[in-house]
Amino acid sequence: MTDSKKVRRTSGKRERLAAAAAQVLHAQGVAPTTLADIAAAAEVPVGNVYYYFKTKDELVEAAIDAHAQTLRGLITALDELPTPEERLKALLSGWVQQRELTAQYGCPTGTLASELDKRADGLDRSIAAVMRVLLDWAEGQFTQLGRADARELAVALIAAYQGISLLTNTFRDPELMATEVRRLERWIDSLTEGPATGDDDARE
Amino acid sequence: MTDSKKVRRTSGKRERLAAAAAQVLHAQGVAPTTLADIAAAAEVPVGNVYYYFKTKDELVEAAIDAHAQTLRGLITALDELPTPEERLKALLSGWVQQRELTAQYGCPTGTLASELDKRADGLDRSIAAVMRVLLDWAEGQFTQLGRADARELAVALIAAYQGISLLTNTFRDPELMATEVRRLERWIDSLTEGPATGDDDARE
Amino acid sequence: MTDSKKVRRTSGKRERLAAAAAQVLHAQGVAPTTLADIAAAAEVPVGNVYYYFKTKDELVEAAIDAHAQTLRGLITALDELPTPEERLKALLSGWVQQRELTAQYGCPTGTLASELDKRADGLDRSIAAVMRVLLDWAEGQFTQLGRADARELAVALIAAYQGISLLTNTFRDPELMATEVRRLERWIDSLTEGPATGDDDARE
Amino acid sequence: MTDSKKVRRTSGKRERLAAAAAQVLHAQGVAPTTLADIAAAAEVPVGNVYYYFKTKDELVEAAIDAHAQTLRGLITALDELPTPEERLKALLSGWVQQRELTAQYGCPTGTLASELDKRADGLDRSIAAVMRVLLDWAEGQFTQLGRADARELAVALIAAYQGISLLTNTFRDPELMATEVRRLERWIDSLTEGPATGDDDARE
DNA sequence: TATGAATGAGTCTTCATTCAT
DNA sequence: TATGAATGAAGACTCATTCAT
Repeated sequence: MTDSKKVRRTSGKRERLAAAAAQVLHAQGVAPTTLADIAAAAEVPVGNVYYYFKTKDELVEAAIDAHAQTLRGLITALDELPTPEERLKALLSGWVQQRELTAQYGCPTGTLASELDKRADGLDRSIAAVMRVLLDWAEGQFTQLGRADARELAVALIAAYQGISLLTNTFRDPELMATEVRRLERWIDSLTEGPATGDDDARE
Repeated sequence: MTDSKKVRRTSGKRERLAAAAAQVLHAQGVAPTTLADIAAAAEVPVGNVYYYFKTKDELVEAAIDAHAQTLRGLITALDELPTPEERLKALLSGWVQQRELTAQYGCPTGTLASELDKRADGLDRSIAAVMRVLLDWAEGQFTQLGRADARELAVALIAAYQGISLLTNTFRDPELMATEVRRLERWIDSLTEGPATGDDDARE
Repeated sequence: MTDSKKVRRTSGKRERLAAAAAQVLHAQGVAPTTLADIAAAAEVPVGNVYYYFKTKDELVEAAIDAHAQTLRGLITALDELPTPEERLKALLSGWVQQRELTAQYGCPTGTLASELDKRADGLDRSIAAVMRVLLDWAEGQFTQLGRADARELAVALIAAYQGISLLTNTFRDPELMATEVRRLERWIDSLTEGPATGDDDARE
Repeated sequence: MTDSKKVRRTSGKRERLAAAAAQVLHAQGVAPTTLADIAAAAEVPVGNVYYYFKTKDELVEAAIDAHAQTLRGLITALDELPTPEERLKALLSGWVQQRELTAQYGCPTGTLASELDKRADGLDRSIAAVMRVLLDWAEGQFTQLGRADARELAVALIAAYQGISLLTNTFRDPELMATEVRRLERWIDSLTEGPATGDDDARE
């Protein structure tokens, strides 16, 4: 009884739809994606989608949440590592590992942000919140590295990632990501090396 | 005849449509923009649009061309400057000047690329070509600075711009652009200061 | 068994649904009302509705029956009164008392009739039957008043009520009902006053 | 040229649609009528309807306007007659002539009002305005008959019409209209006969 | 060239009804 | 009996594209 109830609850069609939405919206973009596309990907009849989500926008919101969830999982995993350097390096490493997917569809958060930023219906704020989570986490790492300009560095790092994701996608060249990440690794090293010197930025 | 042709040509409706397309597509995105939107912005009757452009995609292409044109103009202007440092700095300065617009709609090339990259109909290649022009030009500057890793640096620079444009847009905060550009200026300075070393990255 | 049956029967979900249907259909109209609306009003899960009513139309039928029931109750109460004049006056008085509700939603029977008359699925006959009950009762009263034209007078009276209900509703003005009812009272008085005089109708 | 332009303008598809809407909405009711129904009745492709009317509600509004137009035409014709008595009698006569149609679908204005009164989107106000035109005209006639209670009489007259239309429709019996109208004629006669007395209402 | 009008395929959304448990 | 979930057939509305003039 309780079991069947649990099963039902865990049947997770809602989750399946959200996951499908996240995947399809990443691959095709928000506007060109039809509800039928998402329903098909989730193997759910179109009409049934509306039992779980009242509008297409709610599904998009769910997809954003799914990305947020993924991000939180990533951050949790990173936080297992002992030092901020290692954590940042692990983040970079993840980017490289995803380079093929990025070459195909770009960064899920970034492309979503790019498209939704043109709207003013709340979805733009939702994706911004996701982006901010990553930004805040990065800032935390730089702070732990003793940098007073942690926010600025975090912005630079995430911007670098978003930008190289875009170029990687635009030129369909995963190696762009690999090369840029190597550069970013050296940059992070440079921040932690020398005693007071640290940042090339601080050199002046 | 040639005269009337010239008159027609200079009636410039085609150009007006392309310019309107460039503007509206930047502001609203490709998919959500209707032909009627563009026609209205250009003050041209909808039916008439098809005399100049056979399909919506052709209009998008024209908008891309318009952006390319703008970019070529920018590059031509930059090339007037005597040194690569100055040219790069002037480029950065332009980015800062546009920060309000960027906060509203993002980088025209970048957002277009982000949206079109999901398609495989040729438009994705067109926008990539525009991006490449900028990249090549930046590479040229770094080469003139004597950098062997000019391509990599160019990619890093343009990625930084695309990324910060995205964040500026996502957070609707023009100051993100200003701060990041200051950082990039210091970075460029650092590349030209030291004797043969040049790159902070190369320091290891 | 009979007991549990009784219990079930007296659980009164069916009645609750019929009552909710009567109320909601009066307030919103038949076509715009969804089964979910009625189920919600009755605090019954949607799926469960179909245990009691095979189709939406059956629920509408039940709502009509509920109105018929109410009408029969009214008539029973009126019939307690000693004279036809008093009974008719009491009927009018009831109309005035309901004028606020009428201003909001019109006469329950009338609006239902108006909407269902456009259909030919039996529901139109059901609501006609309800209307006929009232008409027959009124005819009875006029007959008791010794009027040979009782049917005609009954039709006139009920028509007057239906019409003023419609106007009261259309103009959202309960006072229209009050004024017209006063006029009808005088009219009824005139029917019973002088011997041959009374009504303009009787004049011939 | 001007001719073809005129033809186009007078092609009157908009009018055809409005007329079709008026007819079909009268026959079927607002909610159950689909745009396709109206389009078919007007012999216009469905998609084309939206060139003339942005929403279904606008079409309903147009249908209301069409009824208003008809009403204005009727009033204009009535006003040709020399005396208020004749004008009112002519109005009644028109009702009788339409009794078959009324038996089928009810009064166009009344059924529309009944259905739209349940909504609060402006359409309810539109149909109320139409009803008011008729009411005001009737009031004018009674005023010309020297009645101080002209408004009340007008309300009574129109209510009587709306009510008998409803009953005529409900019982599918055109004779109800004929009989009631005869009664109303006698009533009007009674208002104008006697010296100052006239009305049964005024008798008290 | 210019333009209002026409067309139809496609998309979101609703809802009565059914089903599995 | 009870109920959450499922289903599919509409229906309103949009829009790129075409047509007639």
